[in-house]
Amino acid sequence: MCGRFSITKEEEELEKRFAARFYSEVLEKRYNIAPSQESAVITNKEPNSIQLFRWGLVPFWAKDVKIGYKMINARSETIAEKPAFKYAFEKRRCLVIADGFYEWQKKGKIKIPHRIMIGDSELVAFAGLWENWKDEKGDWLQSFTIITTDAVPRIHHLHDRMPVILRREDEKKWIEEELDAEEAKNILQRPQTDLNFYPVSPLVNSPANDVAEILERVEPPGEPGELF
DNA sequence: CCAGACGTTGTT
DNA sequence: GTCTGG
DNA sequence: CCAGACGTTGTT
DNA sequence: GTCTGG
Repeated sequence: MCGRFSITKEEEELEKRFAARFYSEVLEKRYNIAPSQESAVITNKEPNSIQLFRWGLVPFWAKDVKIGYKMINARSETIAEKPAFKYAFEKRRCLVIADGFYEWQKKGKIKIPHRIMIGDSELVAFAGLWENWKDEKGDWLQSFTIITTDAVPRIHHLHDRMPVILRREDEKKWIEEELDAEEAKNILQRPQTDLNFYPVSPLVNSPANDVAEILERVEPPGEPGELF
């Protein structure tokens, strides 16, 4: 799955990489982006701007914003049928900008966090969906979810799910208005798979630790000299 | 028909 | 809003 | 995802 | 154990 990720590049780099602009919004470097926080997306409605939406999709029919806590990921296999994602899959797709994400490998009782990325933390786009939601006061909230798929063999020992990292040539297509469901599914079935990873400090566990230090490689606990 | 859910992950 | 369960 | 709270009454 | 907040 994907429950934490990063964007450790400057705004200008994002703008160049995705040929889109930040308008009113400002994004600081982020090492530890957690659900319910805002992060950078590019939507099918505004493919030339980079906007900040809340992570955790709140369906337009929701009565409570809290439902978003449960909607941080959407399974690519069932996305077209699930009531919470069906509409967004047809009408509201987006690119979720990232340059790495974190997975926790369970080993017995302990959980070892790892950083996973393409190349040396290249900027990439996760396949995402977004929604508009109006609260009881009439204020609008825009939110997104990250689509997941089976983990590639290379990282399967860490976790059996991972975000769909779009092939670069699929990014534009994913947010085209005319894209039909069949082709959208095809895109989800051919993600980037050349992932690199390394263990990082448990500092990443707490979202309060949004610091560059968590990018550093550490020796995983229990190694070397592992006896069991 | 109405009521209630609407999600993912992993249970080492 | 739409689907599932009762 | 992980961390941290998880309750009520009544109000110094 | 389960929910909320970050």
